[in-house]
Amino acid sequence: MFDENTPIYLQIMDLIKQDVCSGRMSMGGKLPSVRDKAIELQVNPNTVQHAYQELESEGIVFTQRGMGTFVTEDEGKIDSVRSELAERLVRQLADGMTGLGFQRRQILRLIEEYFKNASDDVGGR
Amino acid sequence: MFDENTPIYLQIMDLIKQDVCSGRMSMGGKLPSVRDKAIELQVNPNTVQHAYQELESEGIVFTQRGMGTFVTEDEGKIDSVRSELAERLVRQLADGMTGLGFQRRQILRLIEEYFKNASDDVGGR
DNA sequence: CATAGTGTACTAACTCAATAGTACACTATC
DNA sequence: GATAGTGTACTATTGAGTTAGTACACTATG
Repeated sequence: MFDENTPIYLQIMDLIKQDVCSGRMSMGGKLPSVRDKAIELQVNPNTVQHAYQELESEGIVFTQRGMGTFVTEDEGKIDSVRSELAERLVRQLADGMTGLGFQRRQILRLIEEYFKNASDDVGGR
Repeated sequence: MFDENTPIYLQIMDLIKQDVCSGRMSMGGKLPSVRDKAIELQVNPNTVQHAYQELESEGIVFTQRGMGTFVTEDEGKIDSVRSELAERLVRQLADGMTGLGFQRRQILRLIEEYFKNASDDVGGR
């Protein structure tokens, strides 16, 4: 389930950021409890707590003792998180592919191909 | 220099794979000694050795005791490594961006923009 | 008030990555 | 033969991440 070469708590943070940025988790919405999320992800509660705490220190969620953890209502914050993650993904791809010796046209073509195959798998257009 | 959230030896492996796949390091060519590479990367020799050993177990390099470590001369091997790395990069981008809620057109546009800005930085066309 | 669900704190143990330092075996070259 | 450069092996230490288990404080609800 998780990439074994990067800390799990960081991967959990990314998953939640994706849920927030994509709208799958709404602004002000309640996150699963630390214990429930741990069961869902097959992981130790402490690891989830670590992720939640880091997310709070980044201002993406906030907690109310005894009640739970909630998604921030600061839309600007969410926008900036989305930009950061997208930036990182694009940079990783561009730098990595360039390092491998691919040309820009090839890179774009490979991505289009990937999408094409992905839609076949799902039965899309 | 290195991403602090993934093992350094894995990142060194990727750097060398890129050098091999891009042709910056030629087939059969000699890699820097463990000690020299450690100095170049500002890292402990043991860490470089770890990377070299893993690369050898993957068949990307081979060693001759007392002489050094050399790039494989198996071109098919190099081709498959290039494919694996490219696959991984494209999948990471596509899955990550999709998870963030981006549409395919947006993704391709963002990459083109990134390249455009990159060429501005280098003064390219 | 009692209870259940929540975040939070703490200790302990284990593994892996990385560093430091030393030493040995092999090869090529002078 | 001596030397320098190479891979290799080994021990020891440090730190981070993860798990396990327990316990406490707060909130809402009955």
